[in-house]
Amino acid sequence: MPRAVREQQILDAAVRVFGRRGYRAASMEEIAELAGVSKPLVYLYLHSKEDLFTACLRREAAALKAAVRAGAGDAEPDGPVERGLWSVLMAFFTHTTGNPDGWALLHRQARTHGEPFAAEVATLRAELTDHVTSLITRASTGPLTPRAATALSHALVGAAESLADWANTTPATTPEEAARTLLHLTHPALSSPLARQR
Amino acid sequence: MPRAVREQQILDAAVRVFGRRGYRAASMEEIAELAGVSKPLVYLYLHSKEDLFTACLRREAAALKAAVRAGAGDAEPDGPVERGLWSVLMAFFTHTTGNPDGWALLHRQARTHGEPFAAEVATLRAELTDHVTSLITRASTGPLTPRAATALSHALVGAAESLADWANTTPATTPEEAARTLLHLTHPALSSPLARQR
Amino acid sequence: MPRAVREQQILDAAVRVFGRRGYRAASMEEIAELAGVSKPLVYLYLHSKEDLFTACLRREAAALKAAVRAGAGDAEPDGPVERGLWSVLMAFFTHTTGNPDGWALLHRQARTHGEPFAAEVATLRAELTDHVTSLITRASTGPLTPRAATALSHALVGAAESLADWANTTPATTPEEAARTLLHLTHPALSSPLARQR
Amino acid sequence: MPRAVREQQILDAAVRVFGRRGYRAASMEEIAELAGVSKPLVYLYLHSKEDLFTACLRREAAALKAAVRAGAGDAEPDGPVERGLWSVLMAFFTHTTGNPDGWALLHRQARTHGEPFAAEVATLRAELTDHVTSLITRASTGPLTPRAATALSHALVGAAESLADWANTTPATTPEEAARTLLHLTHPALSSPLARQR
DNA sequence: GATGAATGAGGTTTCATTCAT
DNA sequence: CATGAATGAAACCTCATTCAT
Repeated sequence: MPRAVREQQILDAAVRVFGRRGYRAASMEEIAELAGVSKPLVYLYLHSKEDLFTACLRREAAALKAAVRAGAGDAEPDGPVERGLWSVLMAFFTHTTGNPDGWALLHRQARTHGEPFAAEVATLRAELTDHVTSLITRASTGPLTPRAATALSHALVGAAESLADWANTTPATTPEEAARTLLHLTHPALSSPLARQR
Repeated sequence: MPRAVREQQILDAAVRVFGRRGYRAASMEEIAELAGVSKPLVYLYLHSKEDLFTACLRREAAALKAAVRAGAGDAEPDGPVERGLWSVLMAFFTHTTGNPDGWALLHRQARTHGEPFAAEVATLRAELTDHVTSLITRASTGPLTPRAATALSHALVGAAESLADWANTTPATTPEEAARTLLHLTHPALSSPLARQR
Repeated sequence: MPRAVREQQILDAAVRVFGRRGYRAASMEEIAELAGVSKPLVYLYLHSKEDLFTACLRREAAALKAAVRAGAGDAEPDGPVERGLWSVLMAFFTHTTGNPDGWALLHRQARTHGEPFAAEVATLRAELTDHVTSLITRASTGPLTPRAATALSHALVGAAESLADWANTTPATTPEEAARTLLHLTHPALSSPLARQR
Repeated sequence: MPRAVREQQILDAAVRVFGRRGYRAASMEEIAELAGVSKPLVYLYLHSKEDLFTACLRREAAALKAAVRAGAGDAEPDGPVERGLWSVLMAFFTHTTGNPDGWALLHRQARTHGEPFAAEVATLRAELTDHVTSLITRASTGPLTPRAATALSHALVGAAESLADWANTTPATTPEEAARTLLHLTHPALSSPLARQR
């Protein structure tokens, strides 16, 4: 079996085990077993536990970004802001719902376990909040100080993350519902008199 | 030195170490050292690593709940809903800001490390979201289905958590700013036409 | 059992195993077993394989130096040079013969295995050759360039090392015989016309 | 490329790696890489790590012996003993200086690593000391008991080894200097009254 | 009540070695 | 003839946990 395929199998297993157990509690043994290969092979291809975790992180971050970008591309660029927002949110929740282990890895594990990884995922989150900051600045009907926009985007990203978790742990929850809820929260805030005041 | 005092010293140390390192990476050795006692004493008083972690969780959860309850009590019960919300948010952010290790323990560590603890903290979170659900149901100017209220409260709790993290890691951020941001997000959503539709 | 005693037991075992197997081939398991303790205890007291090896080296080097110094002290300081030399050689060979594993460690293993240790033992050997250099410079009846003295002392130290090995591996060989042989080699060289030429 | 050539390439690499790292620390991987061939080929030609090491040993021992023999052959057989000794020493030091890895392999590595190899190199050393024993017995101006001759030859071989190491690690040292030093040591000892006594 | 001494179990990592192609 | 793919075995090291004092 060619190397590239085996590598993906190993990464699949690693994302799952890391996502569920956490970095420290995950054992290379379990990952290898789940991947159906021997431990030395994991080391041959991915060098160390740290490298393996980083590789998982990068793959999942790239996948999430690609999914969101694809979602953004689906909406026509000149349409109303709300439609664009909707597409992005749907893409996000669809991806996190369909890939719960990857999402747990990015959202929960990577931020929890010390420095080698926090930076990796902080970049992703910064990209996200920056993007949201610029979105809401454009969408706001009233003036919004940069600081307030930053704070607001942190709140919104947190809300999205929480909804993603909720959708992943509550039965019969659809990406649509999560997206609708977040839109419900976002839209009026941006056009409210309160927003205009600041 | 009486036992109760020693126990609190140990819990203080444990909250700090668990909060920074995570459950697995934290060592009983380090906790005992930081608490200034010997390892066997830790075991005598708190039985096992798992028990110790659970004890930390319970203490921090109780402290957070007490702080929020006290905040809610400060506002006169018959005043406007907004004032009550403001008091609660201020109490919440003031507590998390003043006790970052405890907050990290509850928000990040407890949820990342497998089953023994997730349940413990899920209870806390459920109490919180239930409380928020009833708050927003009462505050909403339009009808709100229970399901929508639940979803919304998950989003809001996530936003609060994210803001608490943001306040803890960004210099010159005050509890007021976090509370204001969240209120900014909450208030218009509850009185907007969108909310009324549902 | 007190810590200091256990430490010596472990060092005894380690000197023996390292001396016979070499650094890499020696296993902490075997050392612990021979010392009659568990592996973790070895690590608790001596921290790592490298540290353990270094501790062995230092102990054996100190013992050898002490033995030689004591031998040198036995001869009256104003007596003939030959008597002093004889005492030192006897002390040296008596020590190496009585402590073959320690000698193997210093002479063979430490110099063979890379940088962390080579320096440690190079110091010892440098002390030795320097000492010998000054000895033969004083003892020589004719002039001796410093360079020639250095070369000569390297040859003599090598001869001593080889004789120590020979005495350790050949039955019925006494320290006296080794010392006599080396003296036989040294003495005439220092007073010969050849030496005088240089 | 014919097998014999490939084999020599592998042995070259192995001598270098074994000589520098030691038997245990050397990895078949590194040897194969340095030789520019794949690992399975190394196994196909040389069967195992142990066999490979032994093959290196034998090749280097043969080379050293051949060099010394050639040196001995250069001197006219009926000339003075000193000239013969000089030729042999020059040949020895020239070879060890020109082939430091091979020398390290024979002198340091082979003797440090346990039984399979010690015997191999002990034979070489025995041949050497026997040769030296007969040389000095013939060269001695006085009577020399066989036992004393043996002891003396061990000392001389050790001196030679030490000088070879010294020449290999000290800059600006020539084979001539090493040979001269050893001769300086040997010659007077053989004709001194002390030697005559025994 | 408190601790110095000790260990069983398990984790990451490496390496010599072998097939199937 | 040559190699990419793969592994069994064993090494170093750590940690939660327990006695005897």
